[in-house]
Amino acid sequence: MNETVTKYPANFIRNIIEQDVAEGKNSGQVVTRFPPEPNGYLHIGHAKAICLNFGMAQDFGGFTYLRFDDTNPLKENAEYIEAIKRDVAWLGFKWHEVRNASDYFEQLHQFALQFIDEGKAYVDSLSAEEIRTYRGTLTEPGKNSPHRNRSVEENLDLFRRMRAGEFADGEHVLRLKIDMASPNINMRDPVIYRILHAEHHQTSDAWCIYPMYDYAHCLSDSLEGITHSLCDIGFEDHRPLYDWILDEVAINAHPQQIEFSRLNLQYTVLSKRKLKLLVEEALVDGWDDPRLPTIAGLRRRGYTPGAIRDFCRRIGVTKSKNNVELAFLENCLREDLEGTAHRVMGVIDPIKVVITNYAQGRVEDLKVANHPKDETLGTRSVPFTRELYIDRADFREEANRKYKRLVAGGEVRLRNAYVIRADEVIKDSRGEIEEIQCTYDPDTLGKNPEGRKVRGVVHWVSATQCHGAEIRLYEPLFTVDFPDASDQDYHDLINPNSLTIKQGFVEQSLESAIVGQQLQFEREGYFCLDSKLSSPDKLVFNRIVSLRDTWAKIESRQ
RNA sequence: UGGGGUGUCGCCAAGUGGUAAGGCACAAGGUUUUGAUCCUUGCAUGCGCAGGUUCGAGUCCUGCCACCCCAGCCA
Repeated sequence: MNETVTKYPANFIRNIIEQDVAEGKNSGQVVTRFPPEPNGYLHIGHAKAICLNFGMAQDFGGFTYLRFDDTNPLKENAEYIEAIKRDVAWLGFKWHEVRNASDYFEQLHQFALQFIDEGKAYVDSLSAEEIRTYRGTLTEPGKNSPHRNRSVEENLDLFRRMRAGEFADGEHVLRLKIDMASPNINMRDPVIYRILHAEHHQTSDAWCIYPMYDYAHCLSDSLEGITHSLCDIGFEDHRPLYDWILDEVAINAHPQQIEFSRLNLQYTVLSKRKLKLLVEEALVDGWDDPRLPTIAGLRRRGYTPGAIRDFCRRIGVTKSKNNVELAFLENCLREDLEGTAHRVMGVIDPIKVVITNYAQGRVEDLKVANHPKDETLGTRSVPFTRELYIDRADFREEANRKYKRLVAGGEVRLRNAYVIRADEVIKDSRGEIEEIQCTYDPDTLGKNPEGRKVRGVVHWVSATQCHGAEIRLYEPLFTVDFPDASDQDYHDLINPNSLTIKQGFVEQSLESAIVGQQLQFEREGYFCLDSKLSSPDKLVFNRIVSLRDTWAKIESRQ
């Protein structure tokens, strides 16, 4: 076989870059940037952009800048910068350098002067409302501002005074002189500088005029020698402006802007604004709530960087709108964890089992494999005692043949241990099962009983040699697959069962569990210690994702 | 109704004129001390619709239709 089969689809951006490199464009160099605005936390939608930008540069031997698009001091905050750096690094990417759009304020200002000088920019003194009116509508052309033909001298003077702080916010703006009748609204004399008497987290009070995105972004790209400027499809009709600015200004590098569609993922929201609201309204436990699609939330939930990267590459890169199923993400996670996560046992909804023919006080240390297929992951010791816990769902007083667990009078295999038989069920006054009395077959450790077949396997934990643990089970934060597409207020779409807290028991070895380690609780799912809530005194586990559950599917059909 | 986009299996997505990849999901079977994993098999006579060009069209042409984005001194 000479064809390379990968699980990753080809994508049009890679094709473009590949061709550019082959043709020796930009001397065969590939330089990209990831340009977040420090006004919120990164989410999995950003992860897609991060993987693309860093991934392309990596694959073609180039590099990537992490650039903070900090042109609006009113909305930005230095705290977000640290969080963003942490998230990008955690995802496994190394930036060439950190840059800020604010690093270029001086140069951007020089370019503005040049635009004015050449009669391509003017100071407008219309109010924001007037500018909106003059801009026209989607179907009607705009009108020229009465200030459009101010002399170069007057513009220069006004702009100098804007910068000097002689005017209040909103009194004047600097606009590019393009075409008020353009069918593309972005070309109708876009504002490129506004007055903002605001402290900037990087430049402090050095400036009271700030450049707008459309102006700062293309020039920053060019100044950094970016070859391919990959962005959200929402900027598609900004591209003519991006190109106009770089064509008009005396600058040699003209990066190519290429747009791709943003990720939409089922049962969550991927807009910074809505995520911020969820956090601010305390509907979740901060930006790193395990139910959130933020990188910080996914990390705390237990997702691995590798699984997220795999997901981002597998979903592909196109310009078409997409609605990615949650199952797809979960599959990437399970696939990653299957081979690496150590297996342990934990009982989430405990019910007591007493082995009546097992001596009181006896403790057997069972040697148990940490992984069913990978011996190199080693073994551990699990104590077996007279009193145990199994999960409530693993016992029924009566059941049909399809139920392969413990049934009154029947047998079941205790995972990694003996076969037991349920002899008697003891209930409390309300009829709730209090304990199940069983007998074990001492001749079934590591081998099947003779003459009969035991069909089920059930996980367990010693009731006397274990740790209590809080176990947090998660469901999607929203009840509908695409809350953004709903007419209803998203507050009404929040899933009341998104978090369920259980008090269970985990095997003794988990006292040495560490934050950041993913474990499989056999037959239950993948879990990890909660980095925020767990402590040596009180173990708190998050369920990252459940195991695939064919039985639940069969059962729900009946 | 101006401009810019997008339409290939339930979802994602290859395909760049030569006779519809792959993944997820789903279904059926096998292995199994996790109803997990793993393995096998099935799953688009059709690519928004209608015409046309061609020996041949998802790919080219024409005309429709549907959906998305744009009127911040936000990014």
